[in-house]
Amino acid sequence: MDRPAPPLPPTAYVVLGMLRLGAQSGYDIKQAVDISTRFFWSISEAQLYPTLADLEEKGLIEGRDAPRGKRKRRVYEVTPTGETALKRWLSREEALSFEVRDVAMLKLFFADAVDDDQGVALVAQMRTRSEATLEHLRPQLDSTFEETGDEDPPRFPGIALRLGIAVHESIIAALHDFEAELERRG
Amino acid sequence: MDRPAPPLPPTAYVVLGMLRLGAQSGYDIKQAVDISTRFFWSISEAQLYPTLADLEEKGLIEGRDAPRGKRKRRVYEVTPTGETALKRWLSREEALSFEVRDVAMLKLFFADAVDDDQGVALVAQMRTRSEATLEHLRPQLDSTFEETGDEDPPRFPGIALRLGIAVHESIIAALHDFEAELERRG
DNA sequence: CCTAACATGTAAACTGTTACATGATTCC
DNA sequence: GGAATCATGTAACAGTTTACATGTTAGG
Repeated sequence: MDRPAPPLPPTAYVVLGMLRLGAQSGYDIKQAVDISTRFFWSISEAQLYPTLADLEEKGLIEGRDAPRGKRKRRVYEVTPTGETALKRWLSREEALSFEVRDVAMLKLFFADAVDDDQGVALVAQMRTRSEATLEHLRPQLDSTFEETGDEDPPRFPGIALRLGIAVHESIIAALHDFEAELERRG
Repeated sequence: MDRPAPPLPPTAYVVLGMLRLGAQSGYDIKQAVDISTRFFWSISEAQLYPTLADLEEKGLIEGRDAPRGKRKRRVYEVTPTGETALKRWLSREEALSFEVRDVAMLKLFFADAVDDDQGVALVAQMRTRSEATLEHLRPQLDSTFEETGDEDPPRFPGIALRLGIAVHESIIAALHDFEAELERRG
């Protein structure tokens, strides 16, 4: 009587996916997330380590202690069950939730309550923010991303990266227009 | 000894801001949020009504019962204190947090684990999703947005709207390129 | 010697959602 | 008569963050 296993939270698939891409320890996963998926899915340590324990308990990953010197360390591998679970999730037809929480957009939306130059300042701040994001993303276009060895390097992380870059470029362009437009009136 | 009041959560400013733009009841605010700010800041009823109670208790808004027939209803106004709080928030210099939670991007990032045509399907699904969003946003460009009466119509909601449209247009364009690129290889 | 990076974890608190509950009114 | 909309709310839960806690190792 296999009751259908309750679906895992997206965060669990991030862990599974990162291990599959070559990350070994929880620390590795955290590093990888912080330079890549964090722009559309962030994870904190307080989530990560319990998730690893949970996935191991469920048999989707297998861990073993692999200390470096006296520094404790635990490395994991994705089990066949875990591989299947990841693929099933990737293939599953479902609505794909997309949520944004952006305080800057909120302030922009309500900016009629304050002076126009405050609105201009806000737009400028948003532009700077996207420029900073681009400075994180652009250099990664070059980096080889070849954790798996080399035989069949993953291509989709690069696609996700390029999408992120395109979005922030368009944000910058639009904000640039708004700045001009608002200053014309001021 | 006015201890500096603990800062309100962004959701509280949405409520304050929407009332200022002409919403009267909690229900009004919910409607307004669902067609506008929800694309960068959503609110559920379970958050909204307690927030209204909290803001009233703090003196930032003032409510009175205004039933329609036998259907109970409570309307609110922003007090001078509330107005000040909103303006102070809008003018405050601070880091503006920006977070995205997008399951589609996650699947895209890890799509090397499945067949290429699954990746293509995912890209198509994401494109459809942004197209649907545009269908919500574009019509609002025309709508007059004149809740305050007419004397001085708010302009920034329109700017926020145009930014959202620009972003989704660029997403669609980028995804379109990826589809072509992936099919060339398949 | 000291700082940054490596490495893992827990407890408490907080935020936010889902599902539920209730009832009136309008429009077809 | 029934569905959609108007209108307000609560309880339980899920997910996430912050702050704390601890110790090692490499490099300047």
